[in-house]
Amino acid sequence: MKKEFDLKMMENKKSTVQIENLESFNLKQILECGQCFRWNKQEDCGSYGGVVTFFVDGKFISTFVQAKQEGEKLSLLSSKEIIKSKWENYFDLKTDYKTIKKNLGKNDLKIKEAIKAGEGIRILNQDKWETLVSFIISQNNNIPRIKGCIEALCQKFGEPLGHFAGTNRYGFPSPQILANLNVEDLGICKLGYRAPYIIEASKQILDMGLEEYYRIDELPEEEAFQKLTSLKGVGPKVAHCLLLFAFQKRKSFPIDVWIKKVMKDVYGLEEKKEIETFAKEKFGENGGIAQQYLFYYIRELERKGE
DNA sequence: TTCCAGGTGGCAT
DNA sequence: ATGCCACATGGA
Repeated sequence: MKKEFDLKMMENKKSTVQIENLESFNLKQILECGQCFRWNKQEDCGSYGGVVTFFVDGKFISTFVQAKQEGEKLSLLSSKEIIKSKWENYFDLKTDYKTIKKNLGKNDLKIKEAIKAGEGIRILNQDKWETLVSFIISQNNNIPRIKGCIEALCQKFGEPLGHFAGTNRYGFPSPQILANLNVEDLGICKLGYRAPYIIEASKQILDMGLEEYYRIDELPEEEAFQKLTSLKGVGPKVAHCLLLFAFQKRKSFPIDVWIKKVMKDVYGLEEKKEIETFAKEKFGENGGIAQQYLFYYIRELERKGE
């Protein structure tokens, strides 16, 4: 029958990847620690569905992917063919988190406590363009609403990928598309005052050249930071999130309201300057990873506490 | 009603 | 260089 044939075609288009011997890996913690916005827990419970963007040879590839962890095994079922090494890089599997955790906790009992709460966190290596727009949206905003805004943006302006796991899925809109919108076009996405920032930043990226933007991680960190903060809607906090989550600068220590809170509660530090100095001296090269443990820790505490 | 959320731009000192 | 403050939106 025709229907079966279509289904079969769909099956053929999917690709599966299995990754074994996971270490310091908790899918739930990784996807729910606030670093990414396009993953959601599936109805079947236990598995997660998301749309992931890869930038390959100057082009964007978006794939719907269903992920499930069983013990030390991760299964990935994606709508497009993505080779295993891409997923290994996305989930940062080449990094030795066990050693990093040991070193961070060496002379600090407090961070040890935070690490215990999120011991399976890994920093994803996310697409630089998608992360830029996502974190511009994140400013003075909360995570559920950020996710809603991004989803609306993709539904309205992203490439349709097909119907998977009960929902129509869409890729992340390209800089070309967003640069040519006006504020009214974006009204449906409820971005508020951030809408013009996104349009302006998109134009800046096109002016700079996508390839050059993607090469920012090759610059010395201070220069990279300057270049990112020159983009509209990107201040120090968003720039640090970009460096950490997309440009693989694990030293980068974003300071938001949650980090301010946890640094005050745990270490008694209130001023941003103090926090920065402390993070540099205490956590060093892996400040950003420590930051994620702290971020997750304080949010878990607040969630349970009330 | 007021406060808050992965802050920043613009303006006045 | 630093210190305010307005800025949409929706949930608590």
